[in-house]
Amino acid sequence: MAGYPHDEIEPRWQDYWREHETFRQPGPGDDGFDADKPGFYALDMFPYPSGAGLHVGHPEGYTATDIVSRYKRMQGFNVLHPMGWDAFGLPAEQAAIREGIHPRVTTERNVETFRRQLQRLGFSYDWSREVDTTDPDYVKWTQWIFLKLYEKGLAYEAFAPVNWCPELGAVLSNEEVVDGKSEIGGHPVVQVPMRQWMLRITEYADRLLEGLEDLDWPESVKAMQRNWIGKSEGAEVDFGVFGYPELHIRVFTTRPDTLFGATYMVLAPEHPLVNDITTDGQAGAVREYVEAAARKTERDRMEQKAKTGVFTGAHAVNPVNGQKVPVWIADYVLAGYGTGAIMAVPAHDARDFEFAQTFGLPIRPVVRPPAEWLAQHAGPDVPTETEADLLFGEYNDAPHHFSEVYTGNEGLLMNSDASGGPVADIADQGVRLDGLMVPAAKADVTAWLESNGVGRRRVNYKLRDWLFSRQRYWGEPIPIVHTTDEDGDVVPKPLPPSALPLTLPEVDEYRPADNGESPLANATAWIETTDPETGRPARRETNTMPQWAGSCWYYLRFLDPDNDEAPFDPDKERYWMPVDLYIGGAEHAVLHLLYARFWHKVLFDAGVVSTDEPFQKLVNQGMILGEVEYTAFRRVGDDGEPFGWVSAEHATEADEDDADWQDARDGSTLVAVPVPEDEVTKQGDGFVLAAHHDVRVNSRAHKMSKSRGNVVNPDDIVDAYGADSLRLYEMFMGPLEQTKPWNTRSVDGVHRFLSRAYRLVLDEETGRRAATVLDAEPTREQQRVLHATIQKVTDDIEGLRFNTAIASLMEFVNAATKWGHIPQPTAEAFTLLLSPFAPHLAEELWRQLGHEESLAYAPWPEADPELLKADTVEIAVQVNGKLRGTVQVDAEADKDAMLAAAREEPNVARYLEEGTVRKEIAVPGRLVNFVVA
RNA sequence: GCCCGAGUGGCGGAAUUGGUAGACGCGCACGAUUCAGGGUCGUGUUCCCUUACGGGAGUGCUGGUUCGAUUCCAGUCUCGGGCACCA
Repeated sequence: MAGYPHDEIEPRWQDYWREHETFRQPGPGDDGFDADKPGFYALDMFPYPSGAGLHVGHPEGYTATDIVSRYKRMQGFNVLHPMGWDAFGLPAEQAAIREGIHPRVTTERNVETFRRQLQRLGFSYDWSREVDTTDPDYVKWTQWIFLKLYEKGLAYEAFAPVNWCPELGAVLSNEEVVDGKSEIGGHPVVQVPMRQWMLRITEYADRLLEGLEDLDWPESVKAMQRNWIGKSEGAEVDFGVFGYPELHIRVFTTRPDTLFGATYMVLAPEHPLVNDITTDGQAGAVREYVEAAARKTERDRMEQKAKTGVFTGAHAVNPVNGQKVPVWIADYVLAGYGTGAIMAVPAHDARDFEFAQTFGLPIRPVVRPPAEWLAQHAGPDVPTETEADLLFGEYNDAPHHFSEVYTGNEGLLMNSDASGGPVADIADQGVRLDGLMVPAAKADVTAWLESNGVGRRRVNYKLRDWLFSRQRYWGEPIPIVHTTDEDGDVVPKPLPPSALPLTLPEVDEYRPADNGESPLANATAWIETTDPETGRPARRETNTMPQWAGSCWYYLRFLDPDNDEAPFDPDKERYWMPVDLYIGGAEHAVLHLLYARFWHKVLFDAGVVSTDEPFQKLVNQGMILGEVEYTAFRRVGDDGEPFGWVSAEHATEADEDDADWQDARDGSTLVAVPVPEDEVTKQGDGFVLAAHHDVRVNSRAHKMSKSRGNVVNPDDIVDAYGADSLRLYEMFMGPLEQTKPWNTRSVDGVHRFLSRAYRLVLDEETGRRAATVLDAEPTREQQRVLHATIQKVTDDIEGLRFNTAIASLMEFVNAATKWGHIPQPTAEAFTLLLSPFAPHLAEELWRQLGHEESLAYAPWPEADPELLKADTVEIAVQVNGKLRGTVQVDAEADKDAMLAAAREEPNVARYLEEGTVRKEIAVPGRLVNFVVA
């Protein structure tokens, strides 16, 4: 690529930065640390070094933090800007199983590639802080934190059903299972009970929820975390079991106010009471249903549309009114949530309603819906013009005639009065809710339940404890041994900190044992050990930690990566934390960020860190899609050859990965064919074939993927255009957070801009300062343009609006090119403004402008408000809100002067003559509007 | 179904507090330089009418508030993302 010699400039400055350790950033206690400067911590989500190498998505977020880091340094901050590797993980282990290569070898090779690729992009990382989660010096402290968790009772062993994937030979976390299949590879997953380590994240549910409030995070991420934690407030209610005075069925409900509407109960098929209460007559049907439910995969359960269930023959007793209600089992009730049992209120819950309809169970409304709701949801059988009372009567008698059941909170309670006397089995008076609003009824009935010992206020969470062990080799060993106590019982015992790190043994076989146990189970010599404290024989834990472990605290290790006395020095932690800016992909919105917050709060409680939350500001960079593709559809003949065209609106996807298409009208098979851009033309909302205007084509950018063949390799872009062009293009594409399609032609555009900037300052032939750079004072106009640029670029970097910052740099170059020359001080200021975005080129310009030192710590230019002012401004003149002309006025002109100037404008005058001016509006510096009638 | 986010030229996008819609870039057209191609430079480029001056329409759609709405309000459609029998 012609333009300017980026291939010569860029490696030269990368060498300079490395040789001069330009970006080495000392912290408190280190040589050369300047304690007078404020600290700024700019963090990237560190990558998993995959074998595929860097893709163009990585440099997007990395460039953003790099721009901010370089800018902050020039603003006089100490900037912590590190990079490292999240290097444990499944792909390296699978390669080991396939090819017998040690995962460490694969990992090191991949890290080499990633490091080389990142270094070519000119990021200002302090590489002396590089961390690798698989490094024993790092693992040591990951294990140390695990011991802290264990000490505080937050790590425990349990037999838990796990997602066992025979194909991968691994147990997967719930998050790694999608639709009953493994997220990686899409292999089937079955449930098997296995001994596991769990972390008690549920104990921190409330704090994880509340902590979100003050964070400067995208609302969507906060919403996802709240949703994941899934806090719901309600009550636990104990129902008696008819004929079994010693048993009760405990349910969780968020609507205790509707207790009088409970007309049946449902237990999950796995509920422990199922066998105890099922009557002989129903035993066969129940057993059959329970077995069928057990055989169903998660996927089957999700895919089934209709509600299924079976009657147990037993009845429960509603504690508020002593009413007998039938007890069913059904798989729409989840064993793992709440108590695994529900009271069903079909009149006010859509799921219960559907079930009641299917099995003919009674429906008893207990909340009177608002009149407006009744009118809106009256079904075809109900005349909507009926008065509210009649409509309500209809709802009361036949709720199924309405389009849905009333689940809202706005209604008034009814049919809920047991105040006439004591309720069966309960000595106290009954409760009366009639006429109350829903929230008041909730409070009253909960108080009644509590005072009668049959229920209590209760908060429930969707969040479950964190399954923290994996049956894999390539992970941190869990620093626990199983030994015997005085009584000869097998007990887990933590290793003393002095025994850390516990490193992985060398093994011959990376495949897990057939029973699903970790490959470590085969490393007999490693497993058999002694309790370092008592000397008794002990066996090591064979499970390893999940990949999330290392990424839960890496941002803390960056503070002090070489410390072998502690995970990090507390002074350093207090200076740098919390992270001021954290940028990464939205795919980590929940898990990584929730797990890291959890660990951080545990460390905070342990006095290890000084802040309650680790990441003050979070930004998700948007995904970069492949280039836009145009697709047309053809029929397929009997001979398999495509023929004819089918307009895109008739094509529907026959499966999920848009490989197969069919005609929505007759179901015939279609084939999607790519169409070059110059064979389509815009028509209406979409595109059509240029040759056949009645054939619409799809136009869409797709996610980059190997199979689609639309992956852009950053190395190729750097080869052709240089790192500065890649950085600039990725920032210029659009807002950082937005998903946007790649377009290689546009890289030309930013490359041309950099070439123009080069020629503005340097002589193309010699690469030295150009003769047009003058040792002269800038003119007032030149000052105005420069300072407007300073102002804009500064504001935009602060707001992470890099696309518009670059646009204003382009405007500056356009203006300066027209001047025909540029004063030295103006060229210098521009160079500094450019430097966070295109650091290599900027360093070169700076050097040629006569500076010996790197510009990395040169002070950032400041906009002078005085110089921003223009002498005259152009204002718009409207008549009745329509633009009729523009006039130049003095920048300080008052309203009268503006109005006077506006009336002079000939075209405006023409319109003013057509009627009487009723009103005159003048906004200083902006516009004038005459209202004429 | 529920919760977020977004709809602006041929394309990516801009308009930060309600004040000249389309900055900047891509693409395209014309011109200059050049043997030619490429590169570079210049001019133009929302659509329609007009030689021009100028006029009309226009920010997914339908209404509303306002002197004035891409921006605020109500409703609606489409697309993207997340969650999904969580009682």
